[in-house]
Amino acid sequence: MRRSEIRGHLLETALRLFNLYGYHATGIDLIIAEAGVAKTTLYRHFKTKEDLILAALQSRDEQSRIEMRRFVEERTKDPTERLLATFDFLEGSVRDRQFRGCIFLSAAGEHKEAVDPVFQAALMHKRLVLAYFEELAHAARFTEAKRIADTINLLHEGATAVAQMTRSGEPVRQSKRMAVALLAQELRAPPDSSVGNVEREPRAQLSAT
Amino acid sequence: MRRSEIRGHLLETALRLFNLYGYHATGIDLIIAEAGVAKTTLYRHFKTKEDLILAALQSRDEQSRIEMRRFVEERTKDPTERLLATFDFLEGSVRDRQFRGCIFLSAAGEHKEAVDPVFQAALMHKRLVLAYFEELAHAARFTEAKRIADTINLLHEGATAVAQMTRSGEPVRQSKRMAVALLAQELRAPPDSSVGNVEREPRAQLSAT
DNA sequence: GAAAAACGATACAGATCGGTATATATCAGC
DNA sequence: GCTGATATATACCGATCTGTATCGTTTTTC
Repeated sequence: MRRSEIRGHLLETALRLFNLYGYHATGIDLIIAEAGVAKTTLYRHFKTKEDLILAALQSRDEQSRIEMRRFVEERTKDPTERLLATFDFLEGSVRDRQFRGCIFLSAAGEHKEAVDPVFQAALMHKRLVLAYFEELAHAARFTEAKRIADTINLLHEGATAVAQMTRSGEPVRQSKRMAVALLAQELRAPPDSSVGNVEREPRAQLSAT
Repeated sequence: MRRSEIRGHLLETALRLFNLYGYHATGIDLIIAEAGVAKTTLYRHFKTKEDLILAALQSRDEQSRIEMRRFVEERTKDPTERLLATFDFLEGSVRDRQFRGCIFLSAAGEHKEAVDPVFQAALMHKRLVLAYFEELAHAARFTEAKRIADTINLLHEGATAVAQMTRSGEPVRQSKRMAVALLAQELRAPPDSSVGNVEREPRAQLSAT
């Protein structure tokens, strides 16, 4: 292996192990053994284990968002369809044999204090993904792009969490169906369409206290 | 403290610390220090740390499901409204200053192998909660109670995951609004209502590939 | 091709981990 | 009130943790 590749190889190895065993349970010794690298080498590239975690998360953050963008953009040009295509991308991740839940949510789950740099890094990833949803919702000309994005995000997170336990792609497909219904509903009756409109068919009696 | 209370006190202390710092990061020494108990005492009640974790999860599982049932049943007698009331119960948990995400999902996130007893315990909790949703959906006479329950569950999990990062109750309220819309839709147009019906208003053009 | 930098291997430091051993004190039940 | 069970306090075990130090070797760079 060329020396210029060592850093990236360490990040890949660390990410694989963090995903499989978690952050605290994955020791430095295991990482260097799996990477086939000396301990001094690892500590030349990363000052501490936390630094390694942060670099790994940042690397995966960029990589996964780039992959999602590419996947979605190759699938269709229609922004609304692109919002739905994000679920297909997610399903690909979830169906991976190595899927063990969202590594960012897990990272936040092992570093729970809001000021912890690892928590912050995970939070940043979630914000950037949400921003992408909002960008798509905006391009799709939804009047409430932020709300649409929040909803898509909620469905993504729900599907990922359920899939972490059930180890199945089905939750993702189900949340996509919900997204389909939601977006269809929004296209049919945008939230500002009642301005100057007659009353629509009354909703079923359900209090939303 | 009476000796008969020690075990319960240890479980409470352990749960509080697991929730705040995670399972691996919470050491035995911290637990006994916070509980004000000798190490030998802890190990008289629990064979290993894993045993303590399992007992803590099982305790919280029963307690939280009992609390949810009571909360929901005191709120309303209508089963559909009860499905919605589960979100209000969830919002109470999430708005707690000590909320750090679902302790069962976190437990699964730190014990990822499907055969790990801790993972199994977390999975069991999720199944039991889902079964309760299904029970409510069944009582509400939804024709596809299982699907309704899955959907409610998806919304719960999504709201919890998002709230773990944003530390806000808003995701729960948003997912409740989605649940309201969903259940209203199901009441208005149950999935088998098209049998012998004329075509309904065509859906907006959205492929659900 | 020489100097500088990065590598591997190993040993080790100091702290912390889960868990045990021992000896003494306290409580509960008959 | 005696007895057995359970508590406390403390010391300790071996393993493992993150991180460093040493040193000989390889690779990059000028």
